[in-house]
Order: sequence, then C-alpha cells, then structure tokens
Amino acid sequence: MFTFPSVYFNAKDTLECGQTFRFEPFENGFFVTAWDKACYIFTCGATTTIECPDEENDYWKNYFDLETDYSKIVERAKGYDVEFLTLSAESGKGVRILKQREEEMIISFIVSQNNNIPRIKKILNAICQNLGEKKSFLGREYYTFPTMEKLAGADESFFSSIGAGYRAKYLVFAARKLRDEGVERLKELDTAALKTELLKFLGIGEKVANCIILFGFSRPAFPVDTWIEKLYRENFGGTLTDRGAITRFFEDKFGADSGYIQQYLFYYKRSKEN
DNA sequence: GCCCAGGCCTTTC
DNA sequence: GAAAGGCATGGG
Repeated sequence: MFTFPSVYFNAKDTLECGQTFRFEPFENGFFVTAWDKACYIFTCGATTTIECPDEENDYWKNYFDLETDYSKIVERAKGYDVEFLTLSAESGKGVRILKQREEEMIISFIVSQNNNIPRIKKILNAICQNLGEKKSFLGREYYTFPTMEKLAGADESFFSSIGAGYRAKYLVFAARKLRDEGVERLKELDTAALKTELLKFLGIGEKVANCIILFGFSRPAFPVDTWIEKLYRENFGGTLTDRGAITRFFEDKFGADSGYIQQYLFYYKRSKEN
C-alpha cells in the first residue's frame, strides 16, 4: 500500500477514458486488474491510496505512470492556443497514460474494433474468467489475463461463444502468433517498424496498431477513431478523410506529446456528447 | 425496426 | 490508390 497527492491524478478519469477495460467500482474507489495482479485504488480529499501487496508497490507506480510530471504535459497542451484542446487538457488533467502489458493490449484492442466499451469489457472479462487463473485480493476474486500459451489453446468457437463475433478468427490468429513469437522481438524495434509488424496481425489496422503502441509499448502515437475524426472536423476545421493522413497531421503537430493530447481530446469529446 | 460502437478486410473500380 | 460493402453483437 502507498499514497500520493492527486492534483494531477484522477482514478475515475484515468480508468474510464478507454485505455483499459478491466476495472470495477469497489467500495470507495475501483478494483483494478492488470495482467496478473490486482489493486484497490481510492481517493480521499487530495490524497489517493493504492492498496496492494507491498512488494507490488513499484508495479503499480509504474502502471499508473506516477513518476512522470503531468503538470508540464498539461501546460504544453494548453500552449498550443487551441481552445478545444485547452478545455480538454484542463478537464482531463488527472488522466494518466497507463503502462500496460503488450499482449493484453494487442488482444484487448483487437476486441475493441467496431465495438462499444461495455461489450469490450464483457468479452475481455469472459476471456479472463474462462482462460485466466483465479486469484483473490481483499476478499474479492479476480482472474488474471491468460498466458498466450493458454489463450492459443482456445479455438474460434470459444471466442464466438463469448460474444466476440466476427473478431473470433482474429483472436485465434493473434494468440497463436504471440504464443509462437512472443513480444520481446517487437520491443526492440523502432516505432515505425513496430507498427509495420503489428499491421501483419489479422484484425489490426492503423487505429488499433496506434492504441497498442501507445498503451502497450508506452510510445507516442495518435490513434484516430470515430470520435477523433469527428473532433478533427468539428473542432480543428480539418478536411482530410483518410485516417492515416489524419494520424500524421496530429503526430506532426504534437510530436512526443501525441499520446497524452490524444487522450485529453478523445475523453473530453466523448464525455461532452454522452 | 433503425443507427452506432475507440475498424478492418475484401472486392471493385 | 481510393471507395464501397460486409461483418457479429448488443445498447440506445
């Protein structure tokens, strides 16, 4: 267990902004599951507490990116003098870009394509419950994300039966490829080469690849989905239609801050219209 | 019944 | 290389 100040940290915003799908309301905060571990996070006043086994303190500090100074990121975002971005950054200043496990992000964002967040959560929970390992923390049971060995043992009919729809065959392909090849090789590549490799997975296109690069490999990227495309037109006056071109437009503009700024914009736009 | 969801694949021009 | 259909499923 450990505590930290929550000026530039908001657990609800960080968890609900669409980068992770495995958390639930729990007591005064959230029960969060990431790969094979779980914690309980809650905020009281200006202090946030993470309850976890003490030997996992560093794991969760890294997961929530607590060593990065987000006040500077928010200031840089406001420095572009784009009103919609300034409002987004101010509203989302408590959002952290989580450092998540590569395999979990690859599988999760394959599930995410042309899907809605409640159903994404449901499908991923079913994968973990059926193929993961049962554990418990604070008296609550949870399931680890399955190993790729275990995941690759499931066939297409399994993924269909838990509601994955037409993505079932994509999941079979990815699980087998990850079991056979691992992700260590991918971590050594520069970002352009990494994207090229990710695009070789069935069911991974430009947008999903960028989410995996940002959330799983912790590198700058600017995923363009339906919401970003909408705000690109409505709030940036953009006229491009190709998503790859829109991605390049934003990555050229925001550089190393692309990932943070993309989350501020995405989360603000979605929360305003829902 | 419609339309949409953190899109991608395949076919066609 | 761009544009259009199709795709599983559940929520609104």
